[in-house]
This record gives sequence, structure tokens and C-alpha cells, in this order.
Amino acid sequence: MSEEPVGGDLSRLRQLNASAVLRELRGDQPLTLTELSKRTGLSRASTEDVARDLLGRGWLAEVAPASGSVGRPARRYRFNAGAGRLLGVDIGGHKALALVTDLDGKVLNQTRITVDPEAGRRERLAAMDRCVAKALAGAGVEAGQIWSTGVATTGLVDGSGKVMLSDSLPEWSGVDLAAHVRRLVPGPVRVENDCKLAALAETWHGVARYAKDVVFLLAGLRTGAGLIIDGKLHRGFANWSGEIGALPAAGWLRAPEHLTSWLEGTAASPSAPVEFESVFIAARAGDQSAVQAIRDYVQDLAVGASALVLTLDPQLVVIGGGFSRSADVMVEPLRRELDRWCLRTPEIRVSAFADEGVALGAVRLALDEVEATIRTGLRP
Amino acid sequence: MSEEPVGGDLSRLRQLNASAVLRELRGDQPLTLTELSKRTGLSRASTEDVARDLLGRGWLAEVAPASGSVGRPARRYRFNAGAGRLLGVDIGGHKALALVTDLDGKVLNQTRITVDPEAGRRERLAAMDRCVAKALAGAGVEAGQIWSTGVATTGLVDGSGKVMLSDSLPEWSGVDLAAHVRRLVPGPVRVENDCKLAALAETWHGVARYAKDVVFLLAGLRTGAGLIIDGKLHRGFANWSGEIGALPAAGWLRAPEHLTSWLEGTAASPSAPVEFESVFIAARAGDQSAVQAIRDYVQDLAVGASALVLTLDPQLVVIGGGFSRSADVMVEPLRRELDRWCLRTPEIRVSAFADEGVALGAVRLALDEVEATIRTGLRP
DNA sequence: TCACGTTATCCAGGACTCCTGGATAACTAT
DNA sequence: ATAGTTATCCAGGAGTCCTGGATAACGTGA
Repeated sequence: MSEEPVGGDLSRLRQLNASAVLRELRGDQPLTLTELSKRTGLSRASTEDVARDLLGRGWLAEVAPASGSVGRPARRYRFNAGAGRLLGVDIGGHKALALVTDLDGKVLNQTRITVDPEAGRRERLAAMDRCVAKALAGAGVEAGQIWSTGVATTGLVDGSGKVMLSDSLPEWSGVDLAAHVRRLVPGPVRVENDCKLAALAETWHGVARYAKDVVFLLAGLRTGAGLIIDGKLHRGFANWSGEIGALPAAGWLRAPEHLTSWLEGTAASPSAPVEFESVFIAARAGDQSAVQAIRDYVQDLAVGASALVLTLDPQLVVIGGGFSRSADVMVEPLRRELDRWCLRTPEIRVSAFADEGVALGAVRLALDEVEATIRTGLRP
Repeated sequence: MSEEPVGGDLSRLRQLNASAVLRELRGDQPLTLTELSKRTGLSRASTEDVARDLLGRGWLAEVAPASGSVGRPARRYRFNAGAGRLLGVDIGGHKALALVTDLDGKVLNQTRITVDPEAGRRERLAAMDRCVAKALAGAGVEAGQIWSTGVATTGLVDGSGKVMLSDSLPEWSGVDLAAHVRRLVPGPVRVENDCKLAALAETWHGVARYAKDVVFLLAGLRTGAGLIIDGKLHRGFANWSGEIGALPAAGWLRAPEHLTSWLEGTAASPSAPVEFESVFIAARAGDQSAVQAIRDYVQDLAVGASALVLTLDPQLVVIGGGFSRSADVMVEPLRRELDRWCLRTPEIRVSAFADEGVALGAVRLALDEVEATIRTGLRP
């Protein structure tokens, strides 16, 4: 139903076999032709032909042969991640973050610029531009070398890359991010919601690598979710998926207040997200009021999370977002709450990313675009 | 990620092109080679070759040429749905229902047997056997002619076709339905939950034909849901998807009580599901207490439904199950309730099936199995 | 050092599938 | 009848894959 493998020309067959070879080589260790041939099911001779082809086009690179085995040493190939460059941008409330990576997602440069949360559209876009320029310069990459770009933003994004609605950022609804970024870099530009991209990053290089169905919870000043279903990012009909927070019964809107009100009880102001650490630090030190605040928070979080879990029955729940650095104290209470509601409580893991997960997801989005073009014509 | 189109031999290319041709011919009207060639993108000559091949194997049938056009009349082909037979069985609390269909899902025989809700495992299985035998006889089909079989049951089903858990049917947990049915018919047998299959039937021949993301609500004495995501049935990691009713906040357990208590207020006993009609009839006639009972019911139903909708953002919500015959009086209240909670209320449709939807979904499950074998070798 | 086994690479030859383009067939319209 | 139109049939050629054999490169043991 979804993506019917379509037939066609003989060249189409070559394309399929070439992507099969590339897929095998996305694993980390280089492979010999014989190994490749076994994995793809192609004959050795054809594998050789395909590999020669891909090598000529720059998709593969040769690696020094392994020594120490009997027989003639085999040439070894690896995916040439350096063939192209990807750009991932996360434009949020307090910061702009840009990643320049290779085709494996290896970060060549990570640049962060702080942005005034009150900044208007013009100012925020300008900050993003500076951030991108700095990241490109830092990686020693011309804008023209960027193959594909992904952009993450809060709020709801339509298919063409416009921000439809954003309550948290001033003057942000309606901005055509894709068009704006297309002026900076060539190649395709895709825009997506930050929660969704954070989820995507987890299945790519994060803690959800081997799961097909994943619920990602963004736990921070905002609460949100991103869903991976059958290995793919689920968007929904109008890209509104995962917005369970809209249900008052879920309690996601009020959930963070348990933490902010605890902070207000202490001296620190909760304006900067860093300050939030203190609740978790206090809880870890045994402060009962902090423990209780976190418990209340998790209790509210868990109702919505349970709704997501009961709906989808995922293999895995990943906690990310601003609070995830301190999420070790959240996991157990969350598990207990989920046990209360869910028929089968999934595994719970904490994101290993700091705050670059969203931008990495944007890179993955950019890579999706590249891989789609692989399937329909191998360009370089 | 999910189903990577894999390459291979030249024969693999032929397979792909053959399935492309078959896919085009699953549309209702027969096509000429020229039309097929245009739709598949293949050259005319190759299309002819593929069609000749498929015709020889029995997958296609020739239709009398259309007259009245200029030029030489073209031969026309259609999918030969009569090449094989499928069996779909729905084994529920009150009845067993078996469908024998062709490869298009056209029903050749529909047989229903009533079963005592209190019947034990042995008795229920025996009733199912009788039902299947009668359906086969009624369709004039030998068991050996059945290519593939799907079975629907309440409760949760594991991957191998065992019922893991069923609260509603006595002695039903643990029964190995697949193994049992495999003694009746050759060919693959797959078992799945009834809500899920009802959802599948709607996307196949029901009111959800053109939607990729669908929430199906089973509204009856039991309340349940089946999810279609990206055109495919979503099962979840342990096949527990859609069980939002487990969340007390969703209110699905108590929802039908609003209707049963109204019925208890009247003379009729709510044991037989037919009696339920009376609430809806009364409501349609303007009985305010009945209208209120339905409103209360819908209000409880809508909370869980909203959770599903907010999670997935489907294009469409389909109402099926025992109450769906009378669902016209439910649609408007449901829409109003969903409007209260959802960011975007999807289209709401009522299933057009009576109670054979579940069995038809079982047939679709059987057909999935057949189509999978098409992609890896065209047998007959 | 050299033959030998092992493994990889290279090189036809053959089979299959698709494409192109032209010749032939069948039907309608004038 | 003849012209026009569309479908079918029939090579010939190109691309891709497979098989199997010849050659190359390396380690091992005599």
C-alpha cells in the first residue's frame, strides 16, 4: 500500500542493487566484495560491477586491505560519507543551533547562538543566518557543498516548509522557513517540528536505534511527543500527530508547573532552562519537597504518555528534552506510573543527546532527501 | 526503513513489473495493453510480454474487446479474481461467521452460525468448524482450493496465531487458533484481533478506501479500536495497539453502561445485541432520555477517541461495530465532542458493513499473504 | 627459495529482460 | 474500395546478471 516497489527499466534493477550495496555498507566496518556479494545475494561478478560503478561515482571509497588472512587479500570498500555535506538547523526559543555533518551524520561543526526569547521574526531569522554561516565557516565548507538541509522549529509545520502555528515564539506563525533557508544553501530544504525530529534522531544515532515503534517524549519547559511508527516518522494527515497535550485530561500543559512552582519556592528564577537542574539536584540529594515536585510532574506527564503508549504499543519510550539530562531520577517514577495505566509498559530510555538531538534529527531529515534521490538516480 | 525494495536477479525485475501490471488491473475496469503500458511506464512490447506471461499463469483473464472506437480493437485484460479462493472467519461471542471469496473479496458464500456466549472452547471451535464447512459447501469450493485464510477473534493474538488473552470468551485464552484452522484448510492461516481486522476491511472495501491514516472505532457492547497507519494495519510491539480503553480516564469501559442502563429502565433485556436498536430508535423518535443516554455514551467514547486522534492525527475516523447500524444519531454528537478536544477533527464516517466487516477484514489478511507471495514468485 | 593451497580478481560466453522501430492486421469513416 | 487509425507481431540491439574458467596475490610449509 504505502511505498510500492515499482519496476521499470533494466537500469532500475541496477539502482535497486546499488542501493542494496550501499545499505550494506552503511554498517560501520568496511566489506570485501565477497562479503557484499553474500549479503546482497548478488553474484560476485555483479557485485563487482556495481561496486566499480559506485566507486566511480564517489559513493564508495576503498580501504586498505586487511592483512593476516590466508589467500589473496581482498579489496575492501566503505561508504564514502565524505562525498557530501548535510546541514541541520534547530531554531528554538533561546538558541539557534546548526550542525554541519557528513553523510553518516558525523558532526564536522556544531555552532550555537543564543537568541533572545522575545526576539521577533526578523531578528530570529538573522540569528539563524549567522549561526549557519558560522557553522559552515567552522567546518570549512562552502554553502554550495551542502547537498541537503533540514530545519527544526517549534510549532506546526506544513508540507511546504511554512510554520503554520507557533504559540511559543513571537511573530513566528506564518514564516516560510524553507524559502528563507533556500536562500542560504542550494539543494532541498525540508522543515519539520522539533519533537518529531528529536524522535528521528533517536532512531538514527540515539538510544532507539533498533526499535521500529518508538514514542519520544520531549520533557522540558514545553512538553511534546514525536512518534516513530514502523521505522518511519509519523506525521499524520495535517502534521498534528503526537499532540496529546491538547487533551486536558493528559495534563501536559500544567505538568511543568509542578517544577516551576518548586523553583519559585526557592530563590532561583526559572527563566533560564539551566536553573531547572536545581530541582533534580535537590531531589538527588534527598530533598523531599523536590522529590514530591518531580513525582507530581511525572504523574501528569505519565497520563498523556500512557495514552500514547496504549494507542501505539511501542517497543520503547525515550525521554528527551531539557529535563533529560537529569532524567535518571524521572525514569523510575515514570515507569511506576506507566505500570499503573498501561497493559504492557515498554522499555524506557533516556536520550543520550544534550540539546543537539533536535538538530541531528534535522540532519537525518536532510539525509532522507538524499537517500530518496539515491533510489531514483545516483547523482555524483 | 520498513520494506526496502530489494534488488536481485533479472527475474526479480520481471516480478516487479508483473506486480505493477497486476496492481493496475486491480482497478475495476479492464485495460488494454496500451493503457497498461502508459500506467506502468513500461514499453508496449514489454507490457505485452508480461501480460502474456500472467495470462498463461492464470493471473489475468481476457475480456471481449470494446467496440465503437476507431482503429483496430485492442484486447482487454482484467485481473482474474476467480483464480483463487480466500476464506475469512470471524469467531465471536454470539456467532461464528465465515466468508468464502474470490481474490477481489467478492463474497461467494456467507455463513453465520449462532453460538452460545457461554460455550466453552471445544464447543466454540466445533461451531467454527461447522460454519467453515457449511460456507465451503455453500460456495461449492473444496477446502483444498482455499489459497489463504484469515481468522478474526476477540482478545489479543500473538504472532503465531495463538490467543494470548481474552476476557470476554470463556476458555479462550491460550487457544491456538491458527493450528486449529490449519487442520481445516491448506495454505497459510493468519489470526488477528477483530477490531484490527474491521479497520482493515474499511480501508479495503469500506468507507476508508482512500485514506492512509484511519482510526476505526468499534462501538458496541465492547468498545475497541483498530488503527491504520500509512495504509498498513498497525499492530504494535506486542500487538496491543489501540487499547486506549485501558486508560480509566478514557471511560471506554463504562461507556456502554449508559445505554444498558437506559434499556434496563425499559422492559427489554440487553442480552441480545439486537435489542440495542431500541435506544437509537427511541432517540430518533425524539425520546429525550434516550437522546441523553446516547449523548452520555458518546461523551465517554469521545475521550478515548480524542486520545487516539490527537496521537495519530488521522484523516478519517470510522465508526463500526454493533451500534454502527444506528450510528447516524451518533455522528453529530461525536463530532461535537471531538471538536472540544481535538486540534483538528477528522472526517467521521460510519461503516457500511453490517456485522460481516470483521470477517471481510480476515479475508483481507488472507489476501495480504497471497500478495506477499506474488512479490516473491508468481505461483499458479 | 619455491611449490602449493587459498582467496580474490578478471574475463569471456550465455541467458534474460527491456527498448526501439518497422511490418502487418483489424477495424472505422468517408 | 481506400485512407486513416490503432493494435499486434516481429526482429535487432542494448543493458544487466549469472556461470565458469583463467589469472593474480598472498601465506605456508618443505
